[in-house]
Amino acid sequence: MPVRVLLVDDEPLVRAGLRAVLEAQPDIEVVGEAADGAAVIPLVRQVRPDVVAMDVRMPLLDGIEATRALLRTVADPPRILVVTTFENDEYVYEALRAGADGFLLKRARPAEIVHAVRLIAEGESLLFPASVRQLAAEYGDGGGNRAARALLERARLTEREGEVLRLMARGLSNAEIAARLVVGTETVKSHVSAVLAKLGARDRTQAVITAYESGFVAPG
Amino acid sequence: MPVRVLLVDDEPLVRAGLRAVLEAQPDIEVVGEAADGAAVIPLVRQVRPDVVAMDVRMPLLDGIEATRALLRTVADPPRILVVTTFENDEYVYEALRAGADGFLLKRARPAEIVHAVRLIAEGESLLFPASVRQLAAEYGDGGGNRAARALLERARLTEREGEVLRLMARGLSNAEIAARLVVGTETVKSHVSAVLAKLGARDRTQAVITAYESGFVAPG
DNA sequence: CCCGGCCTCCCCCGCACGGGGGAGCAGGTC
DNA sequence: GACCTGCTCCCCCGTGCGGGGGAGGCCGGG
Repeated sequence: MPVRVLLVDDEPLVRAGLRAVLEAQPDIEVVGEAADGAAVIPLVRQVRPDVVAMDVRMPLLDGIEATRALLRTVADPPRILVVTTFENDEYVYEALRAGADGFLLKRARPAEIVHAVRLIAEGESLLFPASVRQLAAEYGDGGGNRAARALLERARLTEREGEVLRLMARGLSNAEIAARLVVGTETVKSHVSAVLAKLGARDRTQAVITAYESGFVAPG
Repeated sequence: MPVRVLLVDDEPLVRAGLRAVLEAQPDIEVVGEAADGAAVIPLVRQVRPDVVAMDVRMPLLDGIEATRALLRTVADPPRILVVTTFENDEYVYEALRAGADGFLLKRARPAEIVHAVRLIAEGESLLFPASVRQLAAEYGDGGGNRAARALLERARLTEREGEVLRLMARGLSNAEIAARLVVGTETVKSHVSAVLAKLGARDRTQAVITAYESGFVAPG
């Protein structure tokens, strides 16, 4: 169900950045990384991404050639989001002509990047960065607690249950949570049980792990 | 005690990448970010970083001018690590002449980046990328479980205790851990108790939280 | 109006968890 | 030899945790 993304860029730093930005979203999953265009095709066959975030300028095989090769040789190819540093990069237009579905500037804000991936995954095209900014502006916040809200919605946690999960993820016992929320411990137990059931967790430790893994709470 | 790092780069993606790579280390802390050279000086005064990781090519005020300004106007200035895309960038040598302490290629592997920051923080200089690679080669692995080792050393967890903590952080019960490690449940309980004591955790949930917060295990 | 969701609280019950001991054994160090 | 550390396993014991029920009050929508 989550959007599966493959990152292709020769700079590990850019890959790490994209990964950090995208993995913070519970509905986006980074399923692989490649450092150059040549490695893309076998990797796509293997991990079957929905979206490939591809740099244009790469050694061995650049983004344009990789895009062409991908669309030519892979059945049911993923959608391709071209990533570039420069606003007016003739390479980008080459890539788009080769079949890429949109492009994204590396200096885009995280919320824009996330939005671009989601849109591309949904079949939309992003041919002009202006449209990216415009659409991303709808979100307003920097993506801070969007992940949290998404988890609430996906697991259909109620507000109270989300509150309890957050306190669990800070290491509080049921009694401490009860004191904090000014309710009885039995009430907390009810909420905790509901959280465990909805998250498919066996105990509070597993629930907290899920909270971290989903980005519902973030380390640091 | 941790190395305090300020990130200066016009691309949010690169900042996010550096942050992801550096924050994974328990002894490195990213204390701030700036998008251009003009914002650096007040920020340095405010957050007092040990190291500034600075892009050379930036709008408004580039890395060279920012370096000069920093060394000229700030008392007890931080050490400056210049970050660049290109191997032979005359701007870099300008920056080094301006007083920067070393430079780093953006395409460096995470382990190299981390190592560069540590060395710079210790007062070493990194003037040639070859030396970076050479020194980084000592580490061997890609930086993957270095954070884990650091936690082991800091909390003085034994190897076995670290193994148990890792399994706890995957949601396993004592019995499941015992089965996995092919030992008795009583043995696991001993290790778990030792882990809790050394981490200052009251229960396994708090221990797992510490594991996530310290980077001993990473989400995703 | 009544239904359903949410929050609140209650009961009983079993067990895994964690604390506090102790102990044997291998591997090193002094 | 004595000594320490790490790994292994054992005992007892209290309790916090989680499962399975049930129940009342509140509110908003059909």
